[in-house]
Amino acid sequence: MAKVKKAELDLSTEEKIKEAASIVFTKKGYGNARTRDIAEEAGINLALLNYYFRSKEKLFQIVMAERIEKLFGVLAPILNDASTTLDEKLEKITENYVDMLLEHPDLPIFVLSEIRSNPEQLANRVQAPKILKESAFVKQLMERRSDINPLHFIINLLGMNLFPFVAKPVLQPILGSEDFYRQMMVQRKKLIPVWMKLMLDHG
Amino acid sequence: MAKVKKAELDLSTEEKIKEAASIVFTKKGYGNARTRDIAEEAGINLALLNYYFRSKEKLFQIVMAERIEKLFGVLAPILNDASTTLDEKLEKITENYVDMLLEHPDLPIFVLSEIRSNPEQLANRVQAPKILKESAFVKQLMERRSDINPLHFIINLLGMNLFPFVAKPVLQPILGSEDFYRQMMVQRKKLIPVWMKLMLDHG
DNA sequence: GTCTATAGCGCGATAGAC
DNA sequence: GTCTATCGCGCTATAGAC
Repeated sequence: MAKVKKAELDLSTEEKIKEAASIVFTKKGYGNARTRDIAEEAGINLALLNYYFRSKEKLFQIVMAERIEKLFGVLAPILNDASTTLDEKLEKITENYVDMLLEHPDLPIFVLSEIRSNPEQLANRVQAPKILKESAFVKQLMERRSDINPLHFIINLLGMNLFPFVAKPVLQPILGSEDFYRQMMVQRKKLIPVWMKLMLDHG
Repeated sequence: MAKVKKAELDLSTEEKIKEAASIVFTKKGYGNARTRDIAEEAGINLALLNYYFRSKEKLFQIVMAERIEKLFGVLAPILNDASTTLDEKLEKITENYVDMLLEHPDLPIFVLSEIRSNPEQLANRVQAPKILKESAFVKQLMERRSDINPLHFIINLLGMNLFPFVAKPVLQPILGSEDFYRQMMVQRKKLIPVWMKLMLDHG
């Protein structure tokens, strides 16, 4: 149930390398990451990295696909669930994001900045527009407020959830302690759905 | 008044290099940027870069300070202006940000991701908490709604403004054309202040 | 499969002519 | 000030022993 401290201990070598690569790439970005760092983090030799994966680039592709899935994969199931209300969806998305991002704060900025410098990463995954338009979420949204552009609403929802983590490097020093930062993010779990409902029910 | 197409043409060599460095660093990040790229962009030789600036690192520090100022410098004067109302401040901040970011879309993600991998960049600039707390903006905010945490409000305001640009690499392909993306950002100039006022007047 | 040793090359930086 | 040419390091990737 709860994760073990360092779960890598009894993983296969290949898994250990992927885990390590995920950590190092996410922290430093592709350009600043060194394959030596990854090997060290994985507790193996540099040569093994090239034995299992052909190159730094190829290893990165694999890690990147997983990170994109972790960041955005959570959305589709919730948006398409016809059995929950719109309000419940807002609460669920927010709770999932805040909890996940408190554990992986630099996931969003990693994914977004790497996609920027290498946009092809995303190319295959763009069935998004259709899926989105036909989702239960957008249907419920249009039903409640046909005059609201669903795209603006989704941008705002994602912004509310992701931005405080994207901006953590600048917010954290302003807020002071790590603890206070966490405390504010936890508060937002309740506040974000309230704010989003405001946009639905007024204006 | 309006900027010239390529204003670098009659700049000093030092200025040309700074301009070029700003472009290349902002586009690729420190790790992926090559001093050779910068020299080429500036139309000069690689050796000249090291003649004017001691190193890639030093050149980066200078560029970074300018970029941080461009991204956040616009805030302080507006927040501290006691002669404008709270609503006017919201409108002014939004208009300034959207206009500026439409011209420099990858400024936020550059600044935020570079600060993450090198937090000392920011260290000297953290007189922010005090300035913020004593600003006309926060005073007006507390006067209107003493039960709202100003920090959450500011996070939301910045999120509304900056996030769509931070997420441009993923939003743009979803939205389709560059033109449609721009069109939505222009719409937000009017919408963001409305949404922010909602949070003030309800909930 | 895992290691040591090293090839091969791109990078930042510099020497030195003009 | 500006150039060409080159040094030397650190990186990715590979050869080859075990």
